[in-house]
Amino acid sequence: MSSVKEVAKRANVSVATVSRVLNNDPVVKQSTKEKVLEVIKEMNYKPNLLAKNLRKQASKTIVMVLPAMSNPYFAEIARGAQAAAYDFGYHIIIGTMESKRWILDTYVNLLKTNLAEGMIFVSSSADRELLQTLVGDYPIVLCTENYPGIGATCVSIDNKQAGYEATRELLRRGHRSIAYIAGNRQSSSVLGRIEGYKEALIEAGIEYNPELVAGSKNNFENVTEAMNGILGKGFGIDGVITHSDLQASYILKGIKENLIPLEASIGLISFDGTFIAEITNPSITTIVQPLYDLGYTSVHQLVLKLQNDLAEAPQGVVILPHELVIRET
Amino acid sequence: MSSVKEVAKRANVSVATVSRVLNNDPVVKQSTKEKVLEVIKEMNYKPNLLAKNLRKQASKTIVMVLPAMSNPYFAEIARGAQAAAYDFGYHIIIGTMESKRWILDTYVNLLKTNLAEGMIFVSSSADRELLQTLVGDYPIVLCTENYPGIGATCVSIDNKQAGYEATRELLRRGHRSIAYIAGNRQSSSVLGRIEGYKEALIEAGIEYNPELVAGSKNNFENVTEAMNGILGKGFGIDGVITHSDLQASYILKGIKENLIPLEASIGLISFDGTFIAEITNPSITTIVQPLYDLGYTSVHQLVLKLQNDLAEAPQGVVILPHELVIRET
DNA sequence: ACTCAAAATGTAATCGATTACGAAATGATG
DNA sequence: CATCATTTCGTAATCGATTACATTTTGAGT
Repeated sequence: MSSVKEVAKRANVSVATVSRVLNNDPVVKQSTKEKVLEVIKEMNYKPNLLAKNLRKQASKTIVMVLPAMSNPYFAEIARGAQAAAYDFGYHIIIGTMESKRWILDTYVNLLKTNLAEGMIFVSSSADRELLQTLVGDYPIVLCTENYPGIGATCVSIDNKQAGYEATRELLRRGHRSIAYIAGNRQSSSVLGRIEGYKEALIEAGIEYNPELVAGSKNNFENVTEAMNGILGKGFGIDGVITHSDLQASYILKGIKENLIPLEASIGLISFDGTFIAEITNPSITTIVQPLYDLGYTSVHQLVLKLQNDLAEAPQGVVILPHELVIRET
Repeated sequence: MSSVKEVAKRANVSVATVSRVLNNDPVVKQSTKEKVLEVIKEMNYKPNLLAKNLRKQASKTIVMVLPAMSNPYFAEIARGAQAAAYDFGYHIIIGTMESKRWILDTYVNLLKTNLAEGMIFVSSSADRELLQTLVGDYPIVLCTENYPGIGATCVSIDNKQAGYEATRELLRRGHRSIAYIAGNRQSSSVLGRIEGYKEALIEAGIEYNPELVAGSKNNFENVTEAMNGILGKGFGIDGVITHSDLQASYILKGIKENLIPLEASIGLISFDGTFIAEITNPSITTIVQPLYDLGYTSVHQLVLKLQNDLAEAPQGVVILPHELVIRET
């Protein structure tokens, strides 16, 4: 219930002075500043940010949209994002889509109703069309995807290179017929990795066979289905690359439960580098992405945009390093 | 930039009428309502919620604080919470503590500065003292913990019963010397489960030995240390119960890597029922908690409190059912 | 056509902070 | 002590919506 007005009265100053103290405006005399601060403490006064936000036309809030939280991959990105938001003095609302496209609108409305100042889309949470309509009006950052020229800052790893390295590793071990379980959507990360996969194969003198590539969601049934779809074509698969740790763990599970006719000793490399790859048996060789940093950097880039309210902010691409970590598969 | 004032001008009505249309107040004549709606669509007008929130003294926002997001356990609770927030028309800010006590204050400040209307603490994210100071001033819900008489609604499973059932299952299989890797803090859920463990032992004529119980965080090093601490006492452990799936997965990992001197065939039961228990090899027998529902119900309870602004809202305890799911361990 | 209650709309205050602008206090200087 | 530049502070407008209250319009009834 307490307000600047009451603080002002109790401190025998005007509301303006109280406000100045709150925003430590250097023009207020030291003695009155102390007096006001004392009253503030006495009354246990906290400014009403609803009022402040209205007057300043800024909520100091940003939004990050993730496809889902159940995948530790996204959880780790979210962790980095939260840390950055805190560091830069912003509130962050982290929302998940859970495969329901229309939920996106509720988050976009946070921008349109002035509750949020900027937005980060992680992975393929937003399609190109939506992005196009937003990019002109609001500061937008894409995390883990890279759509050049779309007018949003993109923060990701070099997916093509990563796909190349994963494939090279399997080739180095002598695998020749490598299946690729890709992501569910035709996002830039999915396509980029496949590009790298293709390049490594060709470089090794192996023909790229699209029949060995199948998209899949992050659930057991889907992965099993996709894998068996490829196996059913009879190309004698001896290696597998998956778009995520989770998919790889489901492949191992499928093998163990005799739902996927492969040996557990097959060459298997996944992307992400979450703890999942460490707790499976066998543990999984992965391309480790700097997930925390991806989240952190995305927020940082967004904050930069918000602060240079001019379109001065870098609209470009930020590429973070990845790393191939060899484990048991 | 558009505001009610501009809409009013374009529609030849007053701001009051526009506002009434926005809140579909039935007193406005159908024809003017349509006219206003048309102008709104034309101008692509969206109300500024910063202004609305200030005037209404309500942000329609709640906060949920989790210890961390990296554990799928919490991610699933968060998922349920988000769904409920959406269903009941609230915004939700989900924050994690990441073991840093002081971060809590930033979330509590959302309440104190009117940015949020109520708060949910999951697991042991808030200590009793903090809760005491908040419960009088704000609507609070505790999720997965149960502190009777604290003035907050508590939503959880029956931890004592669950601990009892887990222990009974191992006893049924003939295990007699059962170690208990508990949670890190002395929270009600941790203590409740140990109560059940104790009760089942006594019922089976086995003396409760506190030396077989050790707390541990959710990381590999800590779990290994705790487990080996117990094993070092030479009680011939033949069964283990852990507070979380993650801990259990780390025990399996420790065994596999020969860091924990136990057989993989040991009796092992954990709590939670996340997908982790399904992707390990062997898969883990767990007490499955209704995580999504715990999150959903917590938000629902909070919303009830917010709507009955009287202290009419049920201050009690909501107990959700758990289930023992037998897998390979 | 007149009355008057009901229906529809408008005027202006309000939420609680920030801030442009102007006024007052201060104090150094001649 | 008068002057005037600096400091310091206060008044009132403002952000954009909601809403109490006042006012006008409408239309049924006579």
